[in-house]
Amino acid sequence: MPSRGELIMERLIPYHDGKFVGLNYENVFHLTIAVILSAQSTDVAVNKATPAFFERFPDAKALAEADVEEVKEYIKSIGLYNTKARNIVALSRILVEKYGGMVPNTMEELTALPGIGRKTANIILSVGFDRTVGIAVDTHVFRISHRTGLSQGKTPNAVEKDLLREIPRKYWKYANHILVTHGRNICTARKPLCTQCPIEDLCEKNGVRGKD
DNA sequence: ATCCCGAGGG
DNA sequence: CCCTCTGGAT
Repeated sequence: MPSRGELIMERLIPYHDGKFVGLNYENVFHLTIAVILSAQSTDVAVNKATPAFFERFPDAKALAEADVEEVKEYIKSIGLYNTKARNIVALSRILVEKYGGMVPNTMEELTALPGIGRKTANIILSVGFDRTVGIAVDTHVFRISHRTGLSQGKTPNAVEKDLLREIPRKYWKYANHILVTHGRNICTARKPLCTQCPIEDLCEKNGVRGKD
């Protein structure tokens, strides 16, 4: 008998666009920067800023030598730009000094870097290195997990722990983007389109919508 | 006013 | 656990 998590995955897969992230990137370093920039922002906003940004700062070496104030200019249109600019430059310096300009590929090394928490590390490992060790829990995954009763965890970490139990491992690599896509298109934070929802019968908050 | 593919600090 | 950082979209 398929688990609830598996049912949800199977129902949503037909709506999946085949990608693992909506962010545009051409290598692991760009992916890393793009994911950092995407915090509390939309992928559309990030994709709009990254072309000019990566032209000016193509790699870790360029960013390690960059002036933080100049970096800010390129990401001003994205939220939280002060912290992000500082973190990106600090992170790039560490990559150059400690990793030869490359992005490390373990959870421990990644989360030790400035600006990279577990969510960002999960994406980098899974999408950038094909080393899926968890499921990235962002605002969409968090919200949908609660609404569907997959988890009642109060923190992203607690929710991830539940998801790893509820969702079979073969879906892990796709899980984040499948849920994000559903969260953006149907199960939105405000006024979710429940009548168009392919998993409405599996949802615990059928119809009525409060906070989550 | 509220939310967006969060992280870090208190 | 809570708060703050932030512009842009809705």
